[in-house]
Amino acid sequence: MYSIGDLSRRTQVKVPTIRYYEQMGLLAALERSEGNQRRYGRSELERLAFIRHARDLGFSIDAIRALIDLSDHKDRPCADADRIAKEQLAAVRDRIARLQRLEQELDRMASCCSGDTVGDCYVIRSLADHTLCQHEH
Amino acid sequence: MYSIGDLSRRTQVKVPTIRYYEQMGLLAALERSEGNQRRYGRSELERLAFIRHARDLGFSIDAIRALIDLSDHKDRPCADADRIAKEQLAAVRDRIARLQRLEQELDRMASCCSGDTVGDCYVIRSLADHTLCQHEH
DNA sequence: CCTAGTTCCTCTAGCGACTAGAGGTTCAAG
DNA sequence: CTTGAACCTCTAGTCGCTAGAGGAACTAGG
Repeated sequence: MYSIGDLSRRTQVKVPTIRYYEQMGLLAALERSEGNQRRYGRSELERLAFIRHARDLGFSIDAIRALIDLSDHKDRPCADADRIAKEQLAAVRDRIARLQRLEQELDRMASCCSGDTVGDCYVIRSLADHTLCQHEH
Repeated sequence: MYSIGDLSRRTQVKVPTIRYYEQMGLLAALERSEGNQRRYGRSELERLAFIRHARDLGFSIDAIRALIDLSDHKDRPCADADRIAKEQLAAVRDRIARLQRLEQELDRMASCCSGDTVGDCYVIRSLADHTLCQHEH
């Protein structure tokens, strides 16, 4: 039996966050102590590790709820889990592509600045004037 | 003189967002019509374009406030603007690096799944078991 | 000049995924 | 048995918007 603090230490998930996940329906303490404190077993620990891992990979709470639901039904086809993972992969790739365009723009901005004062600072000028950009964003 | 709707159309910033920027102290309408509606001039239009552009590049409202403050003082050294841009560039690069690690992980996850049911689905298994990962995240 | 329809006003509340704090209770070690 | 850490619930705040209510003011056509 683990307390909420034990779970927190073992998974690196903060205590209020664990309670938040409970509220969101991802993880419930099956038992309470006599004094109403949450008590968790092995399977809750594992589930929290699963949640933590999925959050680290950028899955939303909703997506995680769906994945948990799937993992509770070991006999179902795993096409749904595949789809969720692929959607997440596509979203991540999209974010990377957009960030890389920003990176170029910012890099140019920060490195081209040769002025001494704000009046001829390239950073300020390029923010004011979109036509100095090389891409749309 | 532009109405808030004119500004919105010209900058592609939604009307409530313009009001939000006003609340945040980024952009104020200097005048109002007799019926209390916001009226903007050229310089507000330009400033909103500046804000929009900076937001597109991922600058926070706070950073933009600082940049606007700088651009209002054309005689000051532009080292501060440089610093803000470089910080933003570093943050973007960091996010890209982390997303790329996630991408690899998700890709492996989604492509390695050869099982038919959730019970042996690689997606579910690798979420449950961190040791299947190749990186820390 | 009147009316209809659009745009505008302020104010409040909601989103996602937490985080922080108040005010009080329970647990575990010494 | 006492002390101090950990726990409880509840509310409110974070960021950058977005949505909606309820009402006032514009603008174009008749």
